[in-house]
Amino acid sequence: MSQEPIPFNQLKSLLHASGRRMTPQRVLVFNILRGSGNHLDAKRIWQLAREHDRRLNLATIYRTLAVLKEIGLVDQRYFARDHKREIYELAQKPEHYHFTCLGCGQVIEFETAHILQVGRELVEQYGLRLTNTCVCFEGFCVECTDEIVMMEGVK
Amino acid sequence: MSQEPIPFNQLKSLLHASGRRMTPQRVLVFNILRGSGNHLDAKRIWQLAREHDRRLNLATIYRTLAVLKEIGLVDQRYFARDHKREIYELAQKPEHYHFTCLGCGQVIEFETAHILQVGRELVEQYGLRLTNTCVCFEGFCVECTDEIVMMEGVK
DNA sequence: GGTATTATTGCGACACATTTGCAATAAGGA
DNA sequence: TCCTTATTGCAAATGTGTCGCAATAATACC
Repeated sequence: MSQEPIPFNQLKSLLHASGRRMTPQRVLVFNILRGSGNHLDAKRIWQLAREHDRRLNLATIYRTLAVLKEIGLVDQRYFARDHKREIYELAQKPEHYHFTCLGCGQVIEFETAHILQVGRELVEQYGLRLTNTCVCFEGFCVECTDEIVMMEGVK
Repeated sequence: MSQEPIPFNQLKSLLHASGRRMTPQRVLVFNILRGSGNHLDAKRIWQLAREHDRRLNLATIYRTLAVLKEIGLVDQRYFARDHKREIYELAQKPEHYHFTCLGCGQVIEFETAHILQVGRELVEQYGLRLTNTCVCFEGFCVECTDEIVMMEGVK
């Protein structure tokens, strides 16, 4: 029962610390991101949220996500598949990146030190101040690659 | 006068090789990308193109860019500033990446081997087949960083 | 060079994610 | 409990990019 009060209080204190209010809508969206897997877009979050609150408006989802992003609880990404749709996930270390399979659509997370290294180069070699990095990859996962090879064999 | 017939003929042969036609609109868009700097979005290309052909339609720009991308003459990117807008530039080696300054808006190109290295890791360690990579950085350039520091000193 | 075929264009309408203005509502400090 | 004002729901607006279709024009063929 007292398994996860930390993130909840964290949400409350971060909201209040920035002069914002804790609302049922914000709690709901936050909990959806914590519970229902990751990598959700606004509309999907809206669908899930409406199961608890039928009145909840999509605009509120967007505004809530913007707030959660601003207080650092949520990261907003773009996946290779289509860059016009924003994807949200809980902000969590460790730093990781995403690969989207064009065959089955699955998103594979992986870690690498190389991206941070690029950031370091930008700072050290060019004197730039880096505030944000967007990296994503797309291609075919092992299974889908095999499938393609098989189909080509059939031809 | 006969300074640059190569890319022009290249355009023609690549179009014809793929069963497409050479049209004034396509030549115009291609020349704009070759001449008027790089990193243009569709609307900007349209504005520049209309100075030569007032009838030219934005939809034609999009279709032309898709064709140029398909035959490999143009790369389509996303810059950190906003991922909803497609940016186009001539396809050209060497491989390079982009940093957008949030202060002055300038885009700085740079090279690094680390991104290709990540691609190699994906292939070797995870068995993934990589077809596309999107990488972009944002932050503040040297000048804008200095300016911010100065302003904070004033406070 | 003239003609037929069909890729391409211009145009308007559409699609879709995200944003915004505004009046009504509800957090939360006093 | 009341007051202030941040937040919400709603509808309308934005902004890029796409699509269907009839008119046009580039190319292949004679």
